[in-house]
Amino acid sequence: MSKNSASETAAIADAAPSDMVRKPRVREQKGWRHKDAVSLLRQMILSGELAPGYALREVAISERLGMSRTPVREAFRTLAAEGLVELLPNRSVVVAELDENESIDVFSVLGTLESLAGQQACQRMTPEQLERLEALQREMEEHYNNHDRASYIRANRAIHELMVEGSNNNALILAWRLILPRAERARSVNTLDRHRWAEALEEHRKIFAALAARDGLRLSSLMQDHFARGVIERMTDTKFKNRVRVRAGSAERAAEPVAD
Amino acid sequence: MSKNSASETAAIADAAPSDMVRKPRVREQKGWRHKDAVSLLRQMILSGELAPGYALREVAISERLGMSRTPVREAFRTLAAEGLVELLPNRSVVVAELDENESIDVFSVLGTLESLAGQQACQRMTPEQLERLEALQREMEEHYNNHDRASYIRANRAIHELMVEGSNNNALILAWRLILPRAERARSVNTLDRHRWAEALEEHRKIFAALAARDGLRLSSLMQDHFARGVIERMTDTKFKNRVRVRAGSAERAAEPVAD
DNA sequence: GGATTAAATCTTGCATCCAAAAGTGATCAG
DNA sequence: CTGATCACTTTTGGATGCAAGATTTAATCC
Repeated sequence: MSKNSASETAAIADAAPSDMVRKPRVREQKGWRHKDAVSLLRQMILSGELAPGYALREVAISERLGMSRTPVREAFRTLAAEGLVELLPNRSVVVAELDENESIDVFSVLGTLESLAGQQACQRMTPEQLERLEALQREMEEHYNNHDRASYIRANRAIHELMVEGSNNNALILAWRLILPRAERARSVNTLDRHRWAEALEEHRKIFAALAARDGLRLSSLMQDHFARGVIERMTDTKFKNRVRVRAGSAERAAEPVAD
Repeated sequence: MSKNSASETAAIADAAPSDMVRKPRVREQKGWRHKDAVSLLRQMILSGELAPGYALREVAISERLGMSRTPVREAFRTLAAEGLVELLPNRSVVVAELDENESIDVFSVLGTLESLAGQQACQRMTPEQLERLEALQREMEEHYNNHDRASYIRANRAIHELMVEGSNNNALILAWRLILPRAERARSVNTLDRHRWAEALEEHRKIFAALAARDGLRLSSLMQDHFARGVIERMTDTKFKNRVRVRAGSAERAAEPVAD
C-alpha cells in the first residue's frame, strides 16, 4: 500500500511539512454539475437572454456557474442534441437561429404529436391516469372561474403532459419533450385573451369527454382543432408582430405564455 | 521565452537528459473525437450489439476507440438526449430498454411526422427539390425493376428524407431525425416481402403525384396509409415474432430493413 | 452458515493542464 | 492607405490527475 488515503493525509497535516499536505479538491455539490449548466443555458436561450447567433464562450460560462469547463462542454452536447445550439468545429458554440415560421412550425408539430398521443392514450391510458386527468380538468375549470391565469396555465400544461404520457409511447414522449421547449421559445410573447381563453376551456371539456369515452378518432380531430385554433389566434393577434423583436432582446423576462 | 515548443524539445531529445524531454501530446485527428464515439456507440446500440440494460464503462470504450474518457463522456450526453442510453448518477451509463410496443410506437410517430411533413412540403418544397424528388422516384422504380433491393431501400430512404426536408420545418426535421434511428433499431429483423414491395412502390407513385400536384390533404392521408400498411404488415408477418429475441442477441448482424 | 460491515478496488465526475486552431494586432511592402 | 505576413493572445479539444461514490472482497460476529 504505497499511497495514503486523503483522510490520513489530512489527519496528520498540521504536524507534517507543508509539501506533504495537499489541498483536497472537494466535490461540494450533489447531483450533476453539467445538469445545472444545461438547465441554466436552456432557460437563458428559451427566454431570449441568449439571442440567436450569440457565441457561448466556455470559460465565461464556467466561471459564471462556478464550475470547470468540462461539465459546461458536456452541457453543450446535450443542448446541441436538442437543437438549441450549433457546434462549430474549433469555434464557439452558437445559439441556434429562429426562422420566421418557427412559431407555426413548432405548433404544427406539437399538434400532430399530441393528436397521436390522444388517440393512443384512449387505448392505453390507465384508469388511474384518467382519474388524475379528471381531477386536473376540474382544477383547471376552477382556476378559470377564479380568473387565476397562472394556475390555469399550470394545470393546462399538466393536462397536456399527462395525456402525452398516457400514450405510453416512448418515442412519442421523447419527441414531444424535445419540441416542447421550442414552443416556449417561439411563443414567449403571446398572451391569452379572454375570448380565446373561454374557447380553449370549452375545447378541453370536449377533449376530456372524448378521452373518458375512449373515442380515439374524435379525440384526434379535437386535438388538431385545438392546436389549429391556438396557432391561428397567435398569427392574427396584434401582439404577435412583436415576436421578432424578442430575438434581439436580452435579459427581459418572457411574457406569460398562452395556454393550449 | 522560457518554455520550449514541443518540436524544439523533440529535436534535441536524444542529446538531452531524459527528464528534459516530454512526450508531446499530439492532436492527430481532425474533426471531433466524440463524434466518432457517438456514431460507433449508436451503431452498436441500434444493431443490438449492445443489448438493452448493458452498462457502458468509460474506460473500456475509450480504450477501444483509442481516445481518452473525455470525448466518450461527451458522447454519452448526446446519446442520452437521443434516448438511446440512460444516465445513472455516479453509476454506469446503461443502454435504454426496448418495450414490447416499440415497433408500432415508433412507426406511428414517424408516420404522423411524415404525414405532416408531406403536407407542409406541398406548400413549401422548392421546384429544385421537387425535381430531385422526381429523379429519385424514377431511380427507385428502376431499382425495383432490377430487383435491386439494397439500392431500392437507399433510394426510398432518400425520398422520405427529402420530403421531410422539403417541409422546411426545423422542429419537424429535428423530431424526425431523433426518431429515425429508433426505427432502425425497432425493425431490425423485418424484411420486405414481394407483395408488400409492389404495393409500397405503388403508394410511392401516388405520393409523388400528390406532391407534384401540391395536394397537401391527399398527401397527408396517403402517408398515413403508407405507414399504417407498413406497420400492419410487420405485425402480421411471421418473422415479426422473432423480433423480441433480438434484444438479447449480441453482435448478430441486423437483417435488411423493410422499406417504407 | 448467513448476515453485517469494514477495507480494498473500481468507476465516475470534474478540475486542470497542454497543444492545436482561431483570432488579433503590429509591422511592413506596395 | 490597403493588404499580406508573422508574432502574440485567446479559445477550443481532449488527455491526465485526483477525490467521492459505488462495488467488490475480506473479515467478523451471531
